[in-house]
Parts: sequence; C-alpha cells; structure tokens
Amino acid sequence: MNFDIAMERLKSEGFKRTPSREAILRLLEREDRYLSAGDVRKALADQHPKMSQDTVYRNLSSFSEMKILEETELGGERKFRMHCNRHGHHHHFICMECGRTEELDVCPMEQVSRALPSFVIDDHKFEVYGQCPDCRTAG
Amino acid sequence: MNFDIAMERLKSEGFKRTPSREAILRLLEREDRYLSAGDVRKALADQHPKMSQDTVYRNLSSFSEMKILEETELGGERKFRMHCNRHGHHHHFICMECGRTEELDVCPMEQVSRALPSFVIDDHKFEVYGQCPDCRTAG
DNA sequence: TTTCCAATTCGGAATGACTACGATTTACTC
DNA sequence: GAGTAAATCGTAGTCATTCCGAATTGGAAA
Ligand SMILES: [Mn+2]
Ligand SMILES: [Mn+2]
Ligand SMILES: [Zn+2]
Ligand SMILES: [Zn+2]
Repeated sequence: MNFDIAMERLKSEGFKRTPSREAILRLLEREDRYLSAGDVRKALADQHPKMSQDTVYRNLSSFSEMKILEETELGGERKFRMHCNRHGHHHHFICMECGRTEELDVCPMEQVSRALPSFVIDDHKFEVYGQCPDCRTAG
Repeated sequence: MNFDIAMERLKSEGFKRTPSREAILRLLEREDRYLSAGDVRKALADQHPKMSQDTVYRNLSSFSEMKILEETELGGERKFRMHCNRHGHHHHFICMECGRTEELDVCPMEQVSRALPSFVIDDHKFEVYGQCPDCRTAG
C-alpha cells in the first residue's frame, strides 16, 4: 500500500484529510518497517512538534482497523507498518535490530484446522524474529 | 511438568523453597492454562492476601527463564502456564475465553529457514486463537 | 465565500502493567 | 541457635496507552 491509496481509503470511509494523518502515513510509507507510536512521535518531532500522543495513537489504531496498516506487538509495545502490497494472507520475518520485514509465504493453518476440527479458530499469529542480511553485515 | 518436578528444579538451581513459590506453582499446575500475574494474585488472594506483586512478577519471570513455565503475551499482558510435559518443540491453540491450550505439532520453521538462507533466525512465535470445544458448548 | 458543526486535535491527567528499591523477614547452612 | 544471603513486603516510580474536556479545523452546505 502507498500513501495515495491510503488517503483514498480514508476519504472513502469518511475520514478527514488532516496534516497529522498525512505526516504519519508519509512516514510509514517511507520507513517501510515496524514503528511504535513513540517512534512515530520522535520521527515527526521536527516537522510536527505539537502533534499530541493522543493523535498518534488514535490514528495508528484507526489505520490498523481499516487495514491500511499491519500491526503486531513486540516487547510489550504495539508496532505498525504500512500494509504490504501483496494480495492475500501472509506472515513476516521481522529484524529485531532495524524492524525491517520480509514477507513469508509459509502458513501452516490448513494443517492446524484439520487437526482441530472441534475448535473455533478465529485468528493466528506467526512471526519469525532475527537479523536481516543488512544488519548482519553491519554488525 | 508437575509441581514436584518444578520444586526439584528450583532446588537444583539454588532457589529456596518458600510458601509464595509453592502457592504459585500449585496454582499453575492445577489451572493448566495461561494466567496473568494479576490472575495469579487474585487466585491467591484468599490463602495469601499479603503476597506482594513484586513477589508474583519476580517468581513468574524466574520460573519462565528456567523453563518451568511457558510464557506468551496476549492483549498487552504477559501470561504464564506450567510447561507442557511433551518433549521438544511445539506450539499452542489458546482459547480466548478460558485460556486453556491445545498443543500443536505443526511448525513451519524448516520451510522458513530454507526460504531465508541469508537471514539469522533467532526465534519465532506461532499461536492459534479461538474458542475451545468446552467454551463453544457453554456459549 | 462565509457559516456551521461534527470530526479532529491538543494538553494534560488517569490508568494499568510492570519494575525498582530500601527495609524487613525468612530459608537454609553451620 | 546464630549467621547470612535470598526472598518478601510495601510502596513509589516508570512507561505505554487511554481518557477527557476544551479548542481547533476540514469540508459540506448555504
Ligand atoms: Mn505484510
Ligand atoms: Mn506447551
Ligand atoms: Zn535489520
Ligand atoms: Zn475455552
């Protein structure tokens, strides 16, 4: 997903176009990795020193709910990234140093569904953590 | 894992046998599901009203580090359960109503390792969420 | 263009999980 | 039974997140 498509999505769902929303989405498009609300505030501190934490949290949550962003929880913190372009279901490798992700095609849920016929399955989480090639070289 | 094996493990690693530790481990053995620190405090409020949160958190963390407990993070909270008896690596279905778990044999990490040869893989998380047969019937 | 108002943001206080820490108590060794 | 390090207690602090009332603003309607 890119900035323009995200803004269209907002408009089509009746959200207003505000400087805060533009700045947050532009940042996430540019960074292309998982950022916490605090990361976002820091990154926008120069251009938008008055943006309140309420605004950051509220918008990140809204964007996540409407699938503009992908969200996970790492180290007790919510983290957000621009939703991948790829169609359909996928998971991520996440670099614990820089937050960058690599998309994974693997998903074992068909097997699991078959193994648990009497359970209601609502959701699942599959994430792989480590060091990306760039961070590995740099380290 | 059961209470007695857990106490042996504590002893062998030089930890003292205290009423707090016994109560926490007995509770987790009996419940056999994921509990938060708050859940533990509430459950022990009758028998051990003076047990401080420091004691609960410190011991749950210690037990988790020494693999007496399994730990996960759900809804922004750390949760703990007695480590399964099963040998070797596995994952869980977790009932979002009652916290009970079902062990899963499926793990897609061999495929992932093959797909990401230039990445350092340190860890992964695979969890399935939903409703267990008991809660389904009860609901 | 101006008016209008619900949506949005702001600033700051409240919440809740978790951690830190000095004082006190306790489990184990001798 | 005395000594000592470990463990616990009580409480205060931290940090991410949420809440709330007041002020501002985007964009539709006049
Ligand atoms: Mn993705
Ligand atoms: Mn297990
Ligand atoms: Zn990296
Ligand atoms: Zn259940």
